[in-house]
Amino acid sequence: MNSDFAIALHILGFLTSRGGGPLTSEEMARLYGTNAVIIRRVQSKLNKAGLIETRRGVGGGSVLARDPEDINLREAYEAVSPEPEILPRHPASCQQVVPIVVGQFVNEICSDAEEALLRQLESMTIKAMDRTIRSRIRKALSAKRSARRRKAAS
Amino acid sequence: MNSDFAIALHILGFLTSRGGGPLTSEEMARLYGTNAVIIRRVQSKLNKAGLIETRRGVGGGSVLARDPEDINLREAYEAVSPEPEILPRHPASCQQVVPIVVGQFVNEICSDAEEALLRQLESMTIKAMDRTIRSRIRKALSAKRSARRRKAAS
DNA sequence: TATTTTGTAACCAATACGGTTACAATCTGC
DNA sequence: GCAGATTGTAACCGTATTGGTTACAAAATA
Repeated sequence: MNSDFAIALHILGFLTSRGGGPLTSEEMARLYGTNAVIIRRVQSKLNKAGLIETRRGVGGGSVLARDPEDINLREAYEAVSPEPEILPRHPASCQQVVPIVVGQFVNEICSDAEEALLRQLESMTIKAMDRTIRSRIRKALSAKRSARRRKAAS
Repeated sequence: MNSDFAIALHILGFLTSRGGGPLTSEEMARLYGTNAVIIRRVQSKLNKAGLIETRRGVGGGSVLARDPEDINLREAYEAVSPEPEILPRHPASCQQVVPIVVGQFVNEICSDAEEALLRQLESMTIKAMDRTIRSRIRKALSAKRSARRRKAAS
């Protein structure tokens, strides 16, 4: 799995947290810690899939196209990877009967796994993800503060 | 997913069909249609995992270490990929809190999918796979014969 | 028109993979 | 012990994929 799915979740999460105003690719790139073009490539896919709305020019950027309660992780996944990700690579020269049949067999196992993943993703909304992430960030930050206090006390 | 899992299933399937006598990497490479070293790399992993027994020298090669009824696909999978295959690649420089937390979130989704795949694989034995593959090969060959007959008649 | 922002092409470095050659280690049989 | 067969593994090559960067056209605003 490439990192596009993770970036897509970041973008949708940023826009959910922002809750209204648009964010530019530059701003999200700073939040994520990468180049703006990396963000834009995924931004463009999410836009084409209808999950976000994007405008160019001054005051432009992206906003969520729908309520985050009405977007699930499967839609984000399929927006950035139209073809299955869980697939075996097949060697070039398999023209005999046995390898072809076994290859199809392995393909089916992978397709089943991909479908199970999609079902799992479908059951979680962006809003729910945002709640989970926020909660964990609070914990991570308070743990950091504790560590700083311990360090200052010593 | 790299092709090692598919090759592992080929090796175990070949040995099941053979049903006793050992097969060398050269023979299996011919059956699979690739170089013998490719086979040997996987052969070695299956040997270390205790799924096959391998001997060098004249009359050497590999045989199944157990009854194919007592080997399941999960064991084959874990023999060739000790670490999870379904994992997102993370960008190099993510030292901020949000990307780290979201990254862990995506990791957990992938771990869940990997575990689901393992459970699925665990439920099928090499013997059952062999039956499925044999049945499909028979179908494929009879379809081929029919095509040849149709071609000869025209 | 000038500025901002997206969209996308072109390219680079790093990584992973399948494949090949080569060779040491190990086993059998004479 | 010697010769031949077989595995085990390192080294290397070409290709494909990936994340990243630069560059620039297209589009939108003021």
